Amino acid sequence: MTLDEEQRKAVFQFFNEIGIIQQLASTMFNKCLPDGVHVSHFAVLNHLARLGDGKTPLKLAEAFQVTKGTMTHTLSTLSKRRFITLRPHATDGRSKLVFLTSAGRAFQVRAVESLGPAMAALDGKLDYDRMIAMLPELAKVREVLDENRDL
Amino acid sequence: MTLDEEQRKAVFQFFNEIGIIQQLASTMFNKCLPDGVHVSHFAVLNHLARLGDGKTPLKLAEAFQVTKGTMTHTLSTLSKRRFITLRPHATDGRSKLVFLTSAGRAFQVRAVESLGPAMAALDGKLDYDRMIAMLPELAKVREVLDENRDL
DNA sequence: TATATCTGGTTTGATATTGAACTAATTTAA
DNA sequence: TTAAATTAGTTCAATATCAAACCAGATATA
Repeated sequence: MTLDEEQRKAVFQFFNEIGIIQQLASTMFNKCLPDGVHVSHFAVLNHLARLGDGKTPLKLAEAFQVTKGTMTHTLSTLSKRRFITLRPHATDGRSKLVFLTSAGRAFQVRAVESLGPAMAALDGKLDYDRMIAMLPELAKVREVLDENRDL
Repeated sequence: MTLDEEQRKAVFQFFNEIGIIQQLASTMFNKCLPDGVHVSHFAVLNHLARLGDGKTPLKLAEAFQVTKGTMTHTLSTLSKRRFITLRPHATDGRSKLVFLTSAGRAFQVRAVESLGPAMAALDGKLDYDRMIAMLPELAKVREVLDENRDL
């Protein structure tokens, strides 16, 4: 099966839509988030709060598909704000573990709340059920891209 | 209808998937594109080639949901590479029109070709039909976000 | 018409991200 | 056991992006 012109265009269009949605959503989130915290920083706090902290920087970089350097940067600003602390890894001298501070947890709660009004404004306009239904399909696309990252 | 906890999480997860797919896709495209041309620049060339040139910078900025300043930057690098030319707008002294040069058209063709191998490698792994089926739904999400940009 | 407002585009300063080079610690293998 | 290769994280230079301030031309209004 080789993709025809029609499909190629559709794939481009797919990634184009994805890119634009990402732009719009992150701009919206960035505007809502308090204290000039960037959505990519919030995402890390959120991840740690919801899925548990004590992860390594590398794990976080993989989870968000950013480079190690980017994660170093993100963690250092979160650290400067005292939202996280980095502790040495118990058994691996090269590695570190990321923990939320209580200020970090408090901020995450506050940040989620600050997104409330925007979310509420979209209520009734976005079809949540359809978005939820798309999740597995999107996850599949993400997995395929992830597995073929070295193209 | 107010969104419950379940839905809120799902919406976050939706945008999270979108963000990760965008990362992976643009990283892949950036690696494939020739001469260090960034995917965002290619996207503009592609747009002009497929939908016709002679657009204003502002129209392009709106099409890709980037700021005017970002589009100025993108166009100036495309211009430096002689892929486009900017001509004054016939009736509006403030405005400009963007045209592809023949080098720009040639590059666009070459760039599409250079994406071929990566696309081929994904062939059989990505479910194009499902992606195509998602297009209208993604477009709907994009439209809603677009209409509510001032939240 | 003259002034005020609006609009298209540029500029500026700050931040996010990348890829590549680098350091230090661990693991592998000779 | 020691040297080589791998791995976790940092640093660096370059680029993309944004928000906000700005300029000049166009439009509205008084």
